Amino acid sequence: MSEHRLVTGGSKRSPAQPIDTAHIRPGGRTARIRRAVLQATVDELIDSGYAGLRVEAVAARGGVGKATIYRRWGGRDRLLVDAVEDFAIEHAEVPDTGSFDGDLQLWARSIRRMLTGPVSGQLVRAVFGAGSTPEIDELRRRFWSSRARLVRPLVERALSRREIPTDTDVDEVIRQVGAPLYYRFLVLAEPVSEQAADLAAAAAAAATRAGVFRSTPTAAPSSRHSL
Amino acid sequence: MSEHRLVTGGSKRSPAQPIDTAHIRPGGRTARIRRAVLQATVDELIDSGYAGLRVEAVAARGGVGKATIYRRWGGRDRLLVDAVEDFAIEHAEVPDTGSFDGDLQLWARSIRRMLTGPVSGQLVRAVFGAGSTPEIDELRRRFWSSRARLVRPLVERALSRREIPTDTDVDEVIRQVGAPLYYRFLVLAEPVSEQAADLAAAAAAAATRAGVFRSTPTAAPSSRHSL
Amino acid sequence: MSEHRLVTGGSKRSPAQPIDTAHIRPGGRTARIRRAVLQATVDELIDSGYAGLRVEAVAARGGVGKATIYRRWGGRDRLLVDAVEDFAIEHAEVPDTGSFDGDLQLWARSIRRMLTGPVSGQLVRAVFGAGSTPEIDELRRRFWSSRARLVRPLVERALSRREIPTDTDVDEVIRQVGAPLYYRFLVLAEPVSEQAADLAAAAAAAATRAGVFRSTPTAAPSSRHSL
Amino acid sequence: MSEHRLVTGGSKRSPAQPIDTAHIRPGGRTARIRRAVLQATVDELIDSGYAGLRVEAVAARGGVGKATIYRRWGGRDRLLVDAVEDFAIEHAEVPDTGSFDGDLQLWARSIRRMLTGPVSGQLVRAVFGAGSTPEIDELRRRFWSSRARLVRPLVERALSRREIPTDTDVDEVIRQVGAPLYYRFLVLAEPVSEQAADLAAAAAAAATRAGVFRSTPTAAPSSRHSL
DNA sequence: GCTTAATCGAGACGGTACGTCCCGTCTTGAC
DNA sequence: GTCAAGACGGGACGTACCGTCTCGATTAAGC
Repeated sequence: MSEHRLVTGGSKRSPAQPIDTAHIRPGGRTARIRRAVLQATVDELIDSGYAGLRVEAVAARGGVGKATIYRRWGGRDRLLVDAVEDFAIEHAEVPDTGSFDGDLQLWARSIRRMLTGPVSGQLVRAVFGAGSTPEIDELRRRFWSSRARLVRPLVERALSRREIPTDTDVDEVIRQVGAPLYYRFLVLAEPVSEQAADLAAAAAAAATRAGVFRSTPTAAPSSRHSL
Repeated sequence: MSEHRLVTGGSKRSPAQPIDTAHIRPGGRTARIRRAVLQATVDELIDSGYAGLRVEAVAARGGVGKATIYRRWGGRDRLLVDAVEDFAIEHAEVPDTGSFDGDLQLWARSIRRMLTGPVSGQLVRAVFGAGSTPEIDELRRRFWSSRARLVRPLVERALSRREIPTDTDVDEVIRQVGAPLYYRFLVLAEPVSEQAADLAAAAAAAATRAGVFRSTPTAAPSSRHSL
Repeated sequence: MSEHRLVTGGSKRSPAQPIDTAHIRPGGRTARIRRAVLQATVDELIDSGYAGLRVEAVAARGGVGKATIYRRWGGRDRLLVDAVEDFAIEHAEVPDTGSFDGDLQLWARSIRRMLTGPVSGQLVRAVFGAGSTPEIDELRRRFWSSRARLVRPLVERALSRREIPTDTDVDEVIRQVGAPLYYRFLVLAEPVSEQAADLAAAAAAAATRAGVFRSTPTAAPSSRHSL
Repeated sequence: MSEHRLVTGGSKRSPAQPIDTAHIRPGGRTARIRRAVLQATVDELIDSGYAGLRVEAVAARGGVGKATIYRRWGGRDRLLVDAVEDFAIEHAEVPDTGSFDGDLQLWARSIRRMLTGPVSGQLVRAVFGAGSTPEIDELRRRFWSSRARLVRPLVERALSRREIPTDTDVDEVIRQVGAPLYYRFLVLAEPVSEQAADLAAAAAAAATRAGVFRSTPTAAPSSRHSL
């Protein structure tokens, strides 16, 4: 039977020093182990999915003792966090087609590629299906803001080209592109087609042009019609 | 929220008995146990959260044998989904304000209430954080389509009032309203404010009016600008 | 995995009226059900062994509701008791060769046949491996004394033929024949060969002739040598 | 019981570790856990009897995880057998009175003490009522042969003293002493009195002297009379 | 290069929850 | 009114992993 393990709060160890390895033992072993374990984590995610991810399996695949993982990461969640963050760092593509709509569309398609990719899809599910620890939530916010930072120039170019209202809330536009795609993936459990990506981009563009995301609170257009 | 009717889902429990409903004992016991267990599930979720939900605890709280739960639901995931489906059906409110924008806005706010409610928030997280079994995915789709069925009239009224393009894809509009809210809740791990709900409604309305969700494939307006 | 069920004390029903079926319901159904269930019990014992005997399987095999068995026998142990007693009634053969040694030998061989027979072996194991309820112990005594009653004439003939000491304790001789065979079967878990049977008979005969089983307490021959 | 030496088995635990003893941690933990669990098993047997013995209770009483018991013993039956073997070895007393009859009598009485003791009686019932797995049967044989090894010198001394026929089958004599006592205990469910023990010893001695257990097949005395 | 303490792999451990199995009771509808 | 069919509450089972711990064997820091 499937997943009967749950995300347990965390461990009793001191919080999260997996990052700075400098002042303890600068030897290359530390780094080598880190790489091996993170790679093993990703591989295991692909093979077994999030629900089937076992610390023991990661340890075995990484040629590492189980205790080492608990010593360095402190638990399954923190390991996942680190693996995903590590993975996501280099997998973002920011388009620049010259037009707002074109950029949004390409960006939406790149999100779609991430969700449908075998590796990254599992990773996404891992991160966003992992319950709601404060720690995990923090990771989620960090994950999003690091990606938002990448795309923001895309919207800012449109602003400077006067394609969209001057006081558009940049982040809100970005959110609007990803939302329907993640929604399809996580909530609807429907395949995320390229049409869906294009639609998401088009809807975001239309709403932006309509001024829905203007940050000045005065006269939000949608309010005209509301109660 | 001045004057408008709210259609509540009610407890007409017809969809989706988890087991073959044909040759089941018509006696009240079946139904009584079902109610007790689903209620116990919800109560346990509130007390212990998703990660702390134990089948045995649900059984005890429901005054039911553990085996009964496994016999009727087949596992934790299916139980959760059923509990949530049951819960959501009774808590769905479909607005009817007379205007498309107003209806969308109220609908968005009702979604927001569900996500931020202490009970229903846990429930939602439970369902959409439960991994990706084909079976669970099927239940997610059912969950969504049962809710979509409730809201569809809302969009159809707008169609008949000629507020939106005739060939608008109704389901796509519905999706567009929920997407940013679930996205905020599950992916961004940010609070889902009322402004966010209003924004989601406004964006969906704007995109709909712009014809983004017209089902006829000819000349999707957003494509004019794309690559 | 083997037998994780244990002999539980019994049930809360009134004690053991499975035997006399006369004054309750003389109708043929009662008797027919009794036969069917007892036969099913024996058959199940053969197929599944004592440890694998399930009331449910007996009920199914006997074409009877599980509740019927609990109503009439009150539990697994009492059912077994009844089945074995029923079975053992006709399966005893008392030899008469004319000589004490020959009679003992044949009797020992008949015991051996019972222990090695597929049906009766399982039954024996069922009865003597069933723990130590007062009820079961009572059955054991009854089982033994009913068989002892059958063989006693054998020894008495030897007495009247003056083959063995006049004051020989008849039951003790009988015990002495069966003991090594049951011992081999239950305790040593070794095959009970025909030689073993002959040996048991010979040893009992020798000890009897030596006067070991004389009931007069004076001058037990073996005590001459003891401390 | 005037003057004679008793050789007690001691706790030299060498025979029959349930798992491969070669590459085991030499640290005291293994042994400590083994002791704790076996002791807990015995204690639980005394408190709850064989039928009430729960693996979980043993684990709790031994301060040990349930899984540890399953890992090391593989199940309740094997645990029981090991506990009994362990117990019996330390409680075996091999007499040496100088005479064959006296030795047999003391040995029989020591068996009787084991069967009637509150602890050991439960243990014996546990082992010989545990069904008939090949594995359990193997352990029964081992149990017997380890005890037989202890007593064999007793018979051999009688041989060297020319008290009994030269070609006597030593093991058969040993069997003959225990058989009536176990028989009374397990099969007849009658109290095992001291007289019964003396009788068993006397019968075995008489049969041995009569040459019944001579291993040379020629002219077994009992066969003179047989068919 | 040699020592010495940190760190590692291996994996057994105490513990918790799992999902299964079967007991003996209870309910229901058919005969 | 009694039966078969079988769902039910209960509770032990044996398994699976968790995160901790102990053990020698390795390794790298500091001499």
